[in-house]
Amino acid sequence: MPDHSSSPALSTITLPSVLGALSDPTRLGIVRVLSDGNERGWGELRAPIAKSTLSHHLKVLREAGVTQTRQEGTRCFVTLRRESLDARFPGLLPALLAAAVADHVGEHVTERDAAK
Amino acid sequence: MPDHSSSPALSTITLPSVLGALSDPTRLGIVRVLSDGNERGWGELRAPIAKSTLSHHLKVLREAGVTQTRQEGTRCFVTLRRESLDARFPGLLPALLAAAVADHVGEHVTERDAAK
DNA sequence: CGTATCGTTCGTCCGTTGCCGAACAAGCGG
DNA sequence: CCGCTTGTTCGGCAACGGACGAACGATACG
Repeated sequence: MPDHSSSPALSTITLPSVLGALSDPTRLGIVRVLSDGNERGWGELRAPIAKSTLSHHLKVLREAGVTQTRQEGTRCFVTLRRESLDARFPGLLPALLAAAVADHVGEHVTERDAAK
Repeated sequence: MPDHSSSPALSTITLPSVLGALSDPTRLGIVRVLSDGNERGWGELRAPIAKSTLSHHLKVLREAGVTQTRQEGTRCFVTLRRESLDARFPGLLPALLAAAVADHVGEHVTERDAAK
């Protein structure tokens, strides 16, 4: 399971790429789920899309520096890079997250248990 | 010069459309120029693109509810809808603007005088 | 070992978007 | 009334991006 180390350094994170990553509803939804700071397993993420597509979205987020991925055996765990993002673009992530919640964007992405 | 009244109502402004509008460097640059709250004439905006393209960008911003356009005779004037945006998505615009400035995004859009 | 599981990669399809030049519509000025 | 200026619209092109299924590599497990 190659290529998981492509989390860019703080200084190489750019606004266009971050904005591009967060401009997609599904990816915004993923970030919403991760927004409490806790780690999530790949398989815990639920979205009505093919797994190859989900993998693609996770890759975009990772390469934009929005998330970080840790690998353990054959499965991997995703984390939001809150501090890094906030250091680079103060206030952006919280505002974006709040706006997403207020506007019901990304609600189609949930966790496995789906406590509803 | 038809169709200038398409500034959407506050409640119809959606995050995806706003984010989509602001995900383009040129449009972000336009918003940067307008960010002081002052009105600008169409012709005052300078960007290295064809005027039809500029018109297109202005239309996207207007329809997303990011800007407002006033028409006077044969020319029109553009304003940022700061209050509306901030009412709908608190903190989003300032954070986005600050991030754009910090990351030198949209600097290819300037004003006519180009006081440099 | 053989097989199941997990996540990535590949190739393809198709709708969207940025960009342009040309044509057009509308007010202004001689 | 004619032409100039101003901004919009149209048609077309090329690039991008999301979506999918299939195939693959890697690890876990019986």
